[in-house]
Amino acid sequence: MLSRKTRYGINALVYLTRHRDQGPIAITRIAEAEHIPAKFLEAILLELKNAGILASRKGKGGGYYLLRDPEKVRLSEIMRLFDGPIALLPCVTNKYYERCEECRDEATCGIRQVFQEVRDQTVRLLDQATLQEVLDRETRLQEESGPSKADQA
Amino acid sequence: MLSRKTRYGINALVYLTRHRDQGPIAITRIAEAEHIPAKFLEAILLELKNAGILASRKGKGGGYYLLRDPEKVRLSEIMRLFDGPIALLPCVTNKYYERCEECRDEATCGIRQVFQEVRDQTVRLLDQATLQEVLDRETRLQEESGPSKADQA
DNA sequence: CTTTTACCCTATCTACCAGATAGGATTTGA
DNA sequence: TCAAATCCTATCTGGTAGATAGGGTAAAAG
Repeated sequence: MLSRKTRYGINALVYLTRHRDQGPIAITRIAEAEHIPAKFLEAILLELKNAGILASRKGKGGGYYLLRDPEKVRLSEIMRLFDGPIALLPCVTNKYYERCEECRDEATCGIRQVFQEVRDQTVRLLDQATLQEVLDRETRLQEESGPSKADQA
Repeated sequence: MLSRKTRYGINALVYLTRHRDQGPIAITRIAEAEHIPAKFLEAILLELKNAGILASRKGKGGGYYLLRDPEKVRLSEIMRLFDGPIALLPCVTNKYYERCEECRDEATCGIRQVFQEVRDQTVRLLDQATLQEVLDRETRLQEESGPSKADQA
């Protein structure tokens, strides 16, 4: 399972993407809109800023805004930032590789091969999932489900 | 990441599958062969027994052995047993479903859709991965890498 | 029927960390 | 100068992963 931190982080980023024509957005506004404890969110946004994904402005009218192009920010990156490796075994990660102590021969480990495939599939999907892509999906989903009420007029 | 418990559990199960023609196998033997703390392994095997996957015999010559057909034991099942849900968000699990508090409208949530796909792919692979399948992979991998030394004679 | 072997079961410990809060320092705009 | 907002460090709390201790119970050997 994703940590709360990652979940909150992703939700906040999508929110910032959705409203990125409105200038800096205050922590409290995001916190209320997305139901996230404000103080906790503060720490999360700070981390995203230090990672070069967000930027901020202090003082009145200040807040956070997206620094990078929303097509360039992938969910895989956010997850790694907060939760570390995406793979389920240390021996199948690319970015955080570590040997399994209990494993004798990596090259012929059937378990490893399975989890290598799981890892590859997962990373592929999470690399495709940029902030922009998530927004686009939202729009598409609304067009599919919304019309039943809205378009009947 | 998988918990140690799950990793140890899977390794022990594969070991038991590999030697399932040898009758009951003692905890200590598995522990030594797979580099697992014996006392910890004890608890793990007990849990696998209570789950109906293993059976045991006490006394001299006793130990654990596979109760179910190795083609019927899937890694997905072991993972759920020890680590709970496989999905990364509570709102995309089938067996442990729970609403995301921060999520407003599940039907149009782009984040959810992404993680639904991740979950489906992962479960598909882990359902295919039975104990027998893991053993078969081992064999195939050995045939691919081993011959360079063994077959050159 | 006693000894040995090995599983069964509960309790406990330690370290760590996720999730969250407190409170003040600093910057900015009106 | 005041108010709004981020910045930053410290701290708390509960839960839990990983592991160990130790005695209870069943089975087999002789």
